[in-house]
Amino acid sequence: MKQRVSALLREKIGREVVLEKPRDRSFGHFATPIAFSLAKELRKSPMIIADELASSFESSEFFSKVEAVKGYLNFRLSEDFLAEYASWALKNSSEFAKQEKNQKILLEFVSANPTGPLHIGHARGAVYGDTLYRLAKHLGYDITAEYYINDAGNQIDLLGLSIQLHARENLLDETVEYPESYYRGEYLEGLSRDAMEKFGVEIFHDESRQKELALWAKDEVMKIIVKDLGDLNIAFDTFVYESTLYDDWDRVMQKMGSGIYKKDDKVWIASEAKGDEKDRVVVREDGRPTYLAGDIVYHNQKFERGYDHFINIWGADHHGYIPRVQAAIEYLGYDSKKLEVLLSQMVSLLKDGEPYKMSKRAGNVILMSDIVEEIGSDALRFIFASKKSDTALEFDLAEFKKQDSSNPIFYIQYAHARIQTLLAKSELSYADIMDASLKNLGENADTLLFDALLLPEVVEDAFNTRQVQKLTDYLKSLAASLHKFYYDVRMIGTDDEAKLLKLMLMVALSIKTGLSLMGIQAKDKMSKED
RNA sequence: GCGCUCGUAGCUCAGCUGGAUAGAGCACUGGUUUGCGGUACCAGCGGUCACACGUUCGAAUCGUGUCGGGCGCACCA
Repeated sequence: MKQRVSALLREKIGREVVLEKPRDRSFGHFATPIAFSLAKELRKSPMIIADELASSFESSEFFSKVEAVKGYLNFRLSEDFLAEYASWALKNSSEFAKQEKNQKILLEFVSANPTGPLHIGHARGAVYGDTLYRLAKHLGYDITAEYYINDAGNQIDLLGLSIQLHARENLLDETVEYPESYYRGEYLEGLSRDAMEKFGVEIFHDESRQKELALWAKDEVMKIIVKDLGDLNIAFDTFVYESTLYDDWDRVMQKMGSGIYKKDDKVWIASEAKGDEKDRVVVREDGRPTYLAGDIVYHNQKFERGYDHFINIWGADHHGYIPRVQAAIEYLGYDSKKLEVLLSQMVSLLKDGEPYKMSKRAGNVILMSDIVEEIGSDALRFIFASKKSDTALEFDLAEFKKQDSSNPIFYIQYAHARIQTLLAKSELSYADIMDASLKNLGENADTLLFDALLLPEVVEDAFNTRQVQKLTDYLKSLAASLHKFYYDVRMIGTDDEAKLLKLMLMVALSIKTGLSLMGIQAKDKMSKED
């Protein structure tokens, strides 16, 4: 809808105009302050310009009213247009809010090390990424969700060592000494037992078999991670293993040409010249590549695979890392602007106003799976999607366990369930309802209809700005409009029953579609457990 | 110290390509609905948009500076 209004204005005025939704609905559906910016160029008062523009729209069947108020230009869409649009959407419900964008995108997210289960910080990036993925798919982008598995480097050795130590202490009752850093947590219990069964106890004492143990364990850990993500309705299209990339290192190094040089028996990348703080080591004296080397090969591989755009979601603590990767991309001969890095900030949890306790059992982190168990996947997804991802977030679990309007996911689901109840209660058939006209419903119904039809705009806006909270905000406000309408208007048994239920169908479609874009299934009934 | 980022109601947060009286939820106070579902709705309370200066017809929004919080500043991943 908005696109059409914008297009009309562009045609008429000859430039891109700012379109907004007035807070006060009596001003119409859309409004623009364009006359203010034109005032200076045209040397005329904004009021006069707005008046002239308004009268030039008089003949359009698209609008029922275009008026100039204090320099603003306000548009009211015609009833015919809204009614037709809604009828189309209901008949083609799977197409609603969809588009056909022609762009190939690679979205990399989560990419947590395969050394332990996901914690709450990972969950935020995971939800953010998956929501963007769903939005992009709906908009018709050719998008691939990818997980980069860091299965090379120190952390893998540390995983092997951690299992050995855990097993010796807990399975074999030995006294062991832990190094400064090692992995801990309940998952080691299962890994130790399985390892004992598979390899026998000798492997826990043999330092030379640490690697073997670790390589087996990281696959086991990945199974846990994939399952945890599955519980959040998150799935990946592709997995890339860091360990498989290094064969390509020599070729990639050559490809970077002058971006790479040797000094002090090490290999460096001249990233400072490309905006980084300083040059970075990519191969150490002993010939082992650094983490950055892996990322360079990986990004080269990404670009060689041929995408139009790349999105990475990283933890905010990696923000300093961006310039060096961009530098590498440029030395490789690609446009670093094609790589977009989105940051996902810290999360801190409260429970009934108190800081959520990290459990020793979990290894002093808050496990994602614990939170999912506590409040459910839907609530967790909703919380993380509803806040800007790049600012720190603090939230209270208690709020999401309540069964009333203070819990936004309950509130929205309840709106959807209410509509389903109405439909079940009505004697009218689906065909009767679909045949009804959505016209002459009155002011309140028109407003609700308009709100329900805004979903396509919201979906596109949320994806383009990478701000998925626009979708959750929209659903909250649509649910609020529905609840208010439900309170004000009796529908069953009235003359307008068919019309009103058609309106309800439209609202339900928007809610259901919106929720599904967040990986949440709309409910037809509220059950006490949820 | 340098870089990034944030500072909006008692709390958690929207709003930030400059635009109509600064919004939501929670909390608090009062009212309406007892049924189409456990509910939900309405109203009130509450703000020097951290502070200062600047740009502009117009600044929460842009710029500069100050203060305060977070994160980062590895040949770790």
